[in-house]
Amino acid sequence: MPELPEVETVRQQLLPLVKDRRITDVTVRAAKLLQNCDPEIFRGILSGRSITNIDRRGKYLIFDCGDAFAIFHLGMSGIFLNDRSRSRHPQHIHVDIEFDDHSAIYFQDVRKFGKIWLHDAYPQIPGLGIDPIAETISQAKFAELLASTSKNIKLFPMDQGYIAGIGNIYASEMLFTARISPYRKTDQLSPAEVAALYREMHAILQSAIENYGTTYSAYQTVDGASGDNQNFLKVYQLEGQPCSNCGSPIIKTILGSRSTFYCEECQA
DNA sequence: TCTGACCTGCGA
DNA sequence: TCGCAGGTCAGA
Repeated sequence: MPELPEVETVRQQLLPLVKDRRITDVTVRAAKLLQNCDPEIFRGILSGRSITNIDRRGKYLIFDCGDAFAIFHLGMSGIFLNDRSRSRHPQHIHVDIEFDDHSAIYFQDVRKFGKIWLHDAYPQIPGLGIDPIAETISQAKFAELLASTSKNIKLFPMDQGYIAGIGNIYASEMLFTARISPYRKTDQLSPAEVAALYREMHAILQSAIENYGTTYSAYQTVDGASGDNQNFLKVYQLEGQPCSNCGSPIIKTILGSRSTFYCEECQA
């Protein structure tokens, strides 16, 4: 759900709303979201501070308050809204952050899989691989990562320890446009296939960011709108529909306990 | 390396 | 009423 393009869209939309605004109050109604402090400490540390920047690493958003850093992971259904009235599920708004100009942002998470941390220094998120948009990964390094393991290629980009930010939707999509079967193993790809996957990973993510992310169920942009990228998907959730390339029906299978969509004819 | 639990809305 | 959706992590 919120994968790299959705989280990056949220970051870009949220930043002008909060940058250099002073936080006057923070309310956390679901304490289980907080991983390393309780709601009162979270409120006490952030109140009075200003958000100077929002960074993103993989699917994590990092609110930079100078000498305090709030890290949000949106889980599967987390969204930020700039107006409570835009919420389809107001009972699931778990965090309010209010500012000195009387504006506010709201964190909603229906399934409560989101997580929040508070740090006093810029956080190094443990076990997080390379973010292909925020950082530069060379094709040689990408090939090296692929060769270093022998896992199923569908599961490789979803493993945040290798590539940070990709989830189930974009893993299926990039394998389709790179024409690689989801059943192939990482260390058995030809150099041409590695090059195609490297190219398509960047192209798919960049294009999804330009389309404000994919709204399939829960994801909404900060102003409550849907993303556009679901209109450009080639295989995800298109089981039985004709492949845009060859007309064969799109196949759905389960890999790593996750739905996987592909074209048997186009993906070898 | 793989599987299931967490969680809740939604559609069949 | 029940199964599915999926990001992450603990446990097998």
